[in-house]
Amino acid sequence: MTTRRPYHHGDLRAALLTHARRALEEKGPGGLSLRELARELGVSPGAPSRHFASKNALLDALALEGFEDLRALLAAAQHEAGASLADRLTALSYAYLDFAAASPALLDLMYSVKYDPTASPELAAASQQLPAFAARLIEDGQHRGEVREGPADEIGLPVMAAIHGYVALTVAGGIPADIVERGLKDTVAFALRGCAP
Amino acid sequence: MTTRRPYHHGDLRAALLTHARRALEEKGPGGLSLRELARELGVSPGAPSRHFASKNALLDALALEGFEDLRALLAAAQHEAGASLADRLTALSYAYLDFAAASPALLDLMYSVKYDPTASPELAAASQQLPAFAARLIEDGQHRGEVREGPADEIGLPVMAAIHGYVALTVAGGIPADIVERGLKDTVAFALRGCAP
DNA sequence: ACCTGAACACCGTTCAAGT
DNA sequence: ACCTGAACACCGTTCAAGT
Repeated sequence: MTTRRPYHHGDLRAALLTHARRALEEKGPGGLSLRELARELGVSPGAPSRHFASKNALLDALALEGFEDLRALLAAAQHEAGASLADRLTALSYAYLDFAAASPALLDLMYSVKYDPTASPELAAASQQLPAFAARLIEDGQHRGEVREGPADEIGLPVMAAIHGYVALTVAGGIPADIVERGLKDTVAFALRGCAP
Repeated sequence: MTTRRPYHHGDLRAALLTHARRALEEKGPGGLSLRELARELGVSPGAPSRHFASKNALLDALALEGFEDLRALLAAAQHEAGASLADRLTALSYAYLDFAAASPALLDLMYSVKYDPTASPELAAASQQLPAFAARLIEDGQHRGEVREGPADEIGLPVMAAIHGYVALTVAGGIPADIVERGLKDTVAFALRGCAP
C-alpha cells in the first residue's frame, strides 16, 4: 500500500514555470538548472523537455510571463491613480519600481540581449510594449492640456526611457540604496517638466 | 626538433580577457565556457583558475573593463564636443549608443543583477559612476547659464537615466531598428528641455 | 610562480522504451 | 500524450604533481 507518485504530474508545465521563477531570482539564469527543477518536482531529468524544448525556451517563457505581469501592473496603476498626468506618471513609476524590487532578475531577463535566434516573435513584440504605453499616456495628457503639442510617441519615448533607465540602474546597483525613492521622484518631476506645454 | 608550446603562456590573464570578451558577445554569459577558452589558448582546463577564481570572477573582470572603456569613451566625447550643453549631451549620447552597439552583451553584463555576493567592491563603485558623471555635466551647464538652478545631482540623474534607459531599451530590442537614431535625438532634446532655465 | 592532467560532481539534451 | 531512465558530450572547480 505504497502511495506512489502518479505517472503524470498533472500540470508539469505550470509547476516548472513557478519553480523556475523562484530559482531565477535566487540564483540567476546561469544558476537555474532544469535537472534541479525536475528533482524538486519529483520528475525525471528528461521530463521538462516535453514542455520546453530547451533551457532557453523556458527562460523565454518566463520573460513573456514577466511582460504580461508588468503590463497588468502598469495598467492597474493607471486606473487607480488620479486623472492628472502627474498622478498617473507617479503611480506608474512606483508600480514599475515595485515590480523591479520584487523581481529584479526577471526584469533583467526581460530586457537582456537575446543570443538565441529561435526566440519567439511574441517575446520581441512584448519587449516593445513600453513605448506604445507611453504614447497613450501622453495623448491623454495632450487632450487634458497638460502636455505640449507634438507627436505622442516622440514625447512618450523619452519619458518611458527615463523611468525604465532609472529603474534599470536601481536594479543593477547603480543607485545607492538610500536615495532610490528620492531619485525616482526627481525622475518623474524631470519627465513632467519635459512634457509641459 | 619539435616546436612545443612554452610551459608558461606569457600573459594568460590578458589573453583570457580578450577571448572572453569575444565569446561573451557571440554567445552570451551562459554560452561562455572557461574550458573552451583554455582550449583556444592551448592551455589545460585548470589553467584559467590561477588567474580567475571562478567563471563569475572572470565575468566581473570583464564588466570592470567595460566600465573603464565606457568612462574613457564618455570623457573623450566631452572634450571633443563643442562647449554647449546641447553639443556635449549629444556627443555623450552617441558615444554611449556606439558603445552599446559595439558591445551589447558587455553593457548588459555591466548593468545586470549580481548573484554572487563575492562581487568586488570596485565593480559596485564603477556601476555608480554614471550619476557622478551627469552631475558634473549639469554643473558646467549651470555655470554657463544653460541649466536652471538646483542640485546638480537632482537634475543630472534623470538626464543620465533617460539616456541609459534609451540605450538599454535599444540593446534589448525594445526599440524598432529603423527609429533608433531618431529616438536618441528625441531623448536628448527631451533631456535638454528638462534642464532648461 | 605557473601550469598539467586527472578526478569529481554536476550540467542540457536526446531517445528508445514504458504507461 | 506524457514520462522514465540511461546515455552522450559537455561543464566548473579542485588539487596533487610537475617544471
